[in-house]
This record gives sequence, C-alpha cells and structure tokens, in this order.
Amino acid sequence: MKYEFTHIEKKWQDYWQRHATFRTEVDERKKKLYVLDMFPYPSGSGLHVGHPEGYTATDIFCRFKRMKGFNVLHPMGWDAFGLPAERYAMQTNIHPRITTEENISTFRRQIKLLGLSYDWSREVNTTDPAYYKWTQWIFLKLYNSWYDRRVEKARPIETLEDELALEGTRNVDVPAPFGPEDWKKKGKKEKHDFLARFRLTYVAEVPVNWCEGLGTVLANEEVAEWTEKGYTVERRPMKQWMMRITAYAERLLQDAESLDWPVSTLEMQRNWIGKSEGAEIEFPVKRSNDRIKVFTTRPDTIFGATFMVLAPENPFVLRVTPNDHVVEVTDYQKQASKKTEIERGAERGKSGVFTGGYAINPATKKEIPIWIADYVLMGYGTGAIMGVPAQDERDWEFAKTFGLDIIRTVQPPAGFQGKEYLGDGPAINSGLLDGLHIEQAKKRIIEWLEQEEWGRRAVTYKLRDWLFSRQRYWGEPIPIVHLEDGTMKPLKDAELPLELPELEKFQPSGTTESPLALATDWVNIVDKDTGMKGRRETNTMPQWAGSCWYYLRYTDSENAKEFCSGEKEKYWMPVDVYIGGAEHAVLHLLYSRFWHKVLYDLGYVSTKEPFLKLRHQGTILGEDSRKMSKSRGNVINPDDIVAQHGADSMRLFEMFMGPLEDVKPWSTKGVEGVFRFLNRVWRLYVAEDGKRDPSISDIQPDGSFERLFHQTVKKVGEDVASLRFNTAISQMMIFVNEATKLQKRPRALMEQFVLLLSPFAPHIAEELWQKLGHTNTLAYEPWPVFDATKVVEDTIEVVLQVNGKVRSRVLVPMNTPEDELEDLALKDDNVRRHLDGGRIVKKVVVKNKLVNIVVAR
RNA sequence: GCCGAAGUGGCGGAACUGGUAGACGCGCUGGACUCAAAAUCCAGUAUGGCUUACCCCAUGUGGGGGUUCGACUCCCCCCUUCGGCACCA
Repeated sequence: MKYEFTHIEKKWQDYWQRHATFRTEVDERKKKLYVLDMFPYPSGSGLHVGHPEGYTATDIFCRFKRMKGFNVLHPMGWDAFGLPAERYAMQTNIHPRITTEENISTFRRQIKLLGLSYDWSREVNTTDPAYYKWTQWIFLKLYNSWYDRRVEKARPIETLEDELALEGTRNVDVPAPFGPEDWKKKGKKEKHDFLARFRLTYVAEVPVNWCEGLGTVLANEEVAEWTEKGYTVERRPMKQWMMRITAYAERLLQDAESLDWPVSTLEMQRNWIGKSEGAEIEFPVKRSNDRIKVFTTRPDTIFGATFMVLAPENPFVLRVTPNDHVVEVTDYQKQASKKTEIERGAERGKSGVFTGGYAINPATKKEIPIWIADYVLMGYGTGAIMGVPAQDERDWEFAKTFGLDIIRTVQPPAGFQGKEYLGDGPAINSGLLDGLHIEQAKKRIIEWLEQEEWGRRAVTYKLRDWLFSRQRYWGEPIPIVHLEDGTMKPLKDAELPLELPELEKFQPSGTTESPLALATDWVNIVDKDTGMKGRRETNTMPQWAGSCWYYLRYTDSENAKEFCSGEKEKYWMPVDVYIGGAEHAVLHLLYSRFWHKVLYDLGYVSTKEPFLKLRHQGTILGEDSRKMSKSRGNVINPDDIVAQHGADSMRLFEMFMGPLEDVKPWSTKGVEGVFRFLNRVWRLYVAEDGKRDPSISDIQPDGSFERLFHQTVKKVGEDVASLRFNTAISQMMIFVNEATKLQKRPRALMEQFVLLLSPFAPHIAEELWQKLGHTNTLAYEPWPVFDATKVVEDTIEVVLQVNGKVRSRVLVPMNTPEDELEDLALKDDNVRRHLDGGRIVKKVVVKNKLVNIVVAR
C-alpha cells in the first residue's frame, strides 16, 4: 500500500481537532512547560517557508515534552495591526479589519496544514477589541505609574501625589524643590504638569522624522527605506507619546545576565542600552552664573579640555551667545535641525560655529571658547562636551578644522606618530594628576571634582525613551482625552476598550494628526465628570504594543475581567523556550522586557523576566543561496511542498537542513530525500494490503540491532532536548537503514521507534501507531527510555598510531586493558614498519580509543 | 571604523569536555529489477600517488605561526563571508 500522505495528514489533523488533543489546562500535578513562537504578522502574501522553521522546531520540542509528562502550553496568534493593511485601505477603501481577517484565515489554514500541536482555543489577535482592551489597560498602568529611584521600581502615581502632599519634594530629586503646602496650593493644571514629568508614559516635544507623503512619523531605521522611494523626510519637533524605558536601563542590563539567550542577541541589547561610566563636570560660563554640564568617560583628561561644544539644540546656546554672534549661531541651528540623524551621521568632516561665549575650565581656570556643532548630540549625555583634542578622535578633527589649541595630557609612547592618543600612559600637563595612569587619574580627579563641587561620578546610557505614538489608523487608540483646560485625562478601566471609530474613507488627515482626526464624532467629547469639552488622542500605538504582552494573554486568553488571572500567570510563566527571528533581537525583545518589568513592579506578574531561553531560527534562502524574494523568483511556497510531499516531509526537511540558528539554502532535492526516508519507514511497517507488515513480529531482537535501538533512543532524546534536530534525524535514518536490512523485525522496538519519529513526523507516526494496533493518539504515550548498559558497544575499533599518525586499526572487546592494547600495537605489522627500529620515547594509551607510540630517530 | 557570529568534500552538513575528519542526506558513478522508463534495492564516492586484488603512502577542516604524544577543536596574527551598530563624548 502506498504512503498516502495527503489522506493521512488530513485524517489526523481532523482527529486532533475533534479530540482537542492539544488543549491545555492548568494542572498542578504536572510540571508545566511554556513554549512560544513569535507570532506572525499576517501579511497578504501568506506563509513563507521561513515561518514553519521555527514553528516546527517548537512543535517537535512540545510533542517530545508532552510524552515526557510535561503539561505544555503551546499557543499561536496574530500580530495583526500594521501599516500594510492600512496602506491597502487607503488605495481600495477596504477596511483594514477585513483584509486583516482574510489574511489571518489564510495564515491559520496554512499553519494548520503543517500539523502543529497548538492549543487553538488560546488564539489571540492584537486587533480584536477584546485583546486591545488590555493593551490599552497596560498603557494606562504605565501612564499612572512613576519610577521611584529610591527603591528602583515603578509605583502607582498616587503614591507620589500622597508623598508630595505629605512632605513635598524633600525626598524627590527635582530642580525646583517645594514643600507640602506649596503642593496643595498648586492648581489642577500645575499639578498635572508636574506629575507628567514622572509618569512612565508622557507626552514630549521631540524631534521626529516626519514624512509628509506618508502622513506619519518614521522610526530612524525606516527613513532610508522611504527616502529611497522618493519620499521626503524632515526633522521636526512634534508632540509625541513617549515611554520612559530609560528608567529601566540598568535593570534591563543587569537582568539580561541571567537569561539563556544567544550571546549575540544579549550583546546587541547591551550595546543598545549602551552604558558608559564617567563623570559629569560643570563648566562655569564666563561673566555669568550659568554652569554648563558635560558628560565624559575621560575626566582624567580635563586639563586638555581646550574648548567646549554644545549640541545645536542645547538650551544654553543662546544664553552664552553674545549679540554679535547670534546670526551665525541661529543659522547653524536651523541647518542642523533640518538634517535627519542619518544625514548628520553620514557627513564626513566636522562643521560648527563659535558662539562668541567662553567657559572656564575648572581644572586649569583658563577661558575656553564655546562652540556649537552637530557632532554633539542633544539626546546623549548632557548635550554638551568638553573638547579634548589630544585624546579624542572627533575633538582632534574639530580642533584641526577650526585651529583650536591641542594640549596632550597623556604621554604617548616614544615614537608615537598618530594624532589623538587613546592609549594608557602617565598624565602630563595635568597638575595634581601628573604621573598617574588613566585609571588612577580618573579616580583622583573625580575625588577632586566632588570635593570642589565641580562635578561627580556619573553613568549614562545610549538608550533613549521609546517613541510610542504613530499617526496611523490601524493601531490601538491611546485611551486619553485632552481636556479644554489643557490637562489630560486617562480613561477609566470601565471605559475600555476604546474602539477604533469607523471611517468613511481611509486617507491621511492632511495634518500631522492620524486619520482618526477625521472621525469628528469620535474625537470630540464632553467629559461626564467635569462637563468640560475634550478631544480624544488621535495618535495610535506602534505595532510593538500588542506584541509586548501577548505571551501573557495566552495564559488566559478568554478572561474578560483581567488581562490574565494571577493564578494562571503564576502557573505558566515564565516562557521556558521562545523561538523567533533575530530581527527582533533588540526592539521587540527589549520592549517586552520593559513592560514585563513594569507589570512585575506593580505586582501583576510574578517573574522579573518573561523569556528564559531564547533561540533564533536562521533565515532560509532560495535554492540559489540568495534571499528569497518575488523579484528574484526564488520564493518557495509551503503549500506547494505540502501538496507534493506532505507536511511531514516539509517538517522533517526543514529540521534536517542544518542547525536551527544557521542561515541555509532551500533544496528541492533535499525534500525528496526526506520524502524517500518517510516512504522507507512506511514500507517497513505497512504491507501491500495496508495491514501491519508481517516482517514485524514478537521476536527477540539481535544484539547489535538492540544496541542501535538504545543508541537511537539516547541520541534522539538528547538532541531534541537541546534543539539539535538535524542530528536526531540522521540517527533515525541510520536506524531505518539497519531495520530495512532485517528479514524479521522485533515488534517491541519497531513500535518504540514510531514514538521517536512522532514529534518530527506526527501524521505518519499516528497512522503507523494505529496500524500497529493502537486505538488512541500517541501524543501522550511515554517517551521511550534507553538502557544505558545496552548502549555501549561490546567490540570497539582502536586506532594504532606512530608519532600521532594512524598506522593501523584493531577491533578489540570494550574495555581491553591498556597494557594489552599496547602489546597489540607493538605487534602490529604496519606499526612496526613505521617504528623502523627507532627509539621509543613515549607510549600514550587511551582506553577504547587509541595507542600512540612516539619514536625518536 | 567598532561589536558579534561563522569559514570542513561537487552541495547541505556531522565530529560530546583535544583522541579514527567527512556521520546522515543530496548529487554523481556502476550494478540489479524492467521490453524500456520511473520507482525501488545493492555497491562505490575527500584529493593525489603507487601498485593497478585487499593494501599502502602523501596531502587535507579559510591562510600563516604556536602549544601538545596528538588540534576542525586550545593560543597569537591575518584573510573572507554574514548579522548588528555607526560622530554615544
């Protein structure tokens, strides 16, 4: 009987669905395991072969663990908000909800064809109001929280209000302190504005990449893409929603150390957070009481600071600029503001203008000129630097361009020909630091700065607050109302979800607002509590929002009262294994960790980190080893593969191609190879009449076949546990090759082998299991165990070497003693030929491995 | 430029803590079955040499050095590819 994969796969997929085979519930008696795939954005082009790679890997792992007795949570859902559906709506006026639904249906159908053991009852969809209700709820939790530095955690904003009313800002670090009476005297708006400076979600005027053509702001990484397509992107300050992720910089950095993640991903996150340690130093402005703060990692070089540079946007710029320089300075500021950050970075050489103002170097007491230049960024440190050309490449270049003084304060080694010197050496021209090396000099100068009150030890991070608003329709509405008194009012929990309004026509608003601004009935409201007129926030959330917490929703996806119940969260979290693309190494994985920590601080989740073990699947390239793309015509469609060779072959091949994390090219021949393998398996078990093959019977296995069986159980189990699927499949192929050679096949072992194969090729395995006489699914059969004593070979080949080169091999019983091995080597003809009468200097004997005889001539 | 990962047959890849390099699969070659083909099965397959049976010898894991009885594996230098960052003071 032929291997009718199409029929078999349909049959078992129906069976699993009918019997809810993979439905999971909390079960305190069983050990839980949470295995998660990064959920896909359901694009219009359907699934590509890259998706099933990760999904198959997690599926094999889940099926294996279920058989090992674990209670496995393995869900799937849709990250369905996003720009493509909205752009399509603008062209066709078809509601994004409709396109999204269609795309989801396609994806769901395609994924189901692969026989993945998801608990579909937990499916989530980020665009479903029942889901985004809780995205909005979490947004409000952040809005209504502040980060308390004293305890290093987020707390409800009321705790800050209470504290201000009780003791003012005595224990809170603010520029303008006040007492409890002052707080009580403040008006509503004043209090509102003050608190806004603490909230984890806040509105700020920030320079963004505004694209008029698209009617939205773009992320820095999106700018290049659209400018290439002919759109113009300009830098302009706009009011945007921000999330105070910077408050968590240190914890995001520290807690990453405990994670079992790819080193490269951890490294990328570390670089993204970009911690650097140094000092803040205040430079007094000449003839003024102002002090300009700079950040430096090299406070030891302060004696070489011969100028100062401010970012063009630095608010001090105009305060230090005398009237006769204002024109040049403002001109420069204007130019700089137009450039995007990419353009600023791409420019070779240094530009800048002298402000006409001077500061006093607190170490040398000398006057140094204050310049502005766009190589100094407002978003990092204090937006101002001390220029130390002798010990900094950029400052050197700047000083050379504008003819500024250069004073070496670290002695370069003799014969040093370079420009700036970044290496270590004794300090020179540095007063109290002279002779000290960098580390000591840093320590000494910081002590001095702190003592003289010119500065202090400081840490800064590259990480910036998260720009959270998008001027788009197809995203979660931000649940905030702007009242006519200038304050903002968050919606109450009972008012959630705030659903997207229906629109007549999908088009940009024509202003800097999102298309939501066109839904005037929705936008304009009257506040029930105060009777004030109000306007709803028209920005929506970025696509990251929904994916920031979806793993929590899976634990309790039907819950209408909570985002998930504490009990279920405690049982299932954290995610034990998380698999997805490396393209999310930073943003998604950092944003999720951030939200998770906020929820942790507020007591809503029980773990500090959401994802314990993370692995990325490597990209699958086209057969030509190039990236798959429509234009290259090398795209492989999973539907075709499933139709031609079946889902089991598809799954098996994707896992057999190579290590999960590697980038690897598709191979049609390779699929045929694993398809042949499955056919061989089939013929091993099934006779022409469709019944169990008569070669399978209750006989005692012969020793070597039994050994191979135990070796296979061991290898497959270990490999699956460590996600090395390619080598597990190799071992199964070896087993099948041997089994094929046998006339009579021992039923017990053959049955167990079906169980080994089942996580990889579940459909054929279920069918064979049934043909072997079982009536239930094998999904919960116990995973085969191996007998360690039966794994070891009784005869083993030992290598005989002379001077490290293999000269002969002998078959000996396992654990033949060393001296016997040595004798065998010395008696061996070819070994003796190579000894060639030389003097034996050394004999190395490794039991069960080799004998190496070292001779001198 | 900086950070990270990786370079093994014609191809995808294997080799656990240094101990038989090339498992398994693809491809290729030869054979069996067949009128023939497909499918299937069997055998061979790193490169070169010598014999021209089996053998045996040399070379071989990006290149060059080193440590070691012994290195794909450890150390140093260099090259290439991929991923990320990019004036972060």
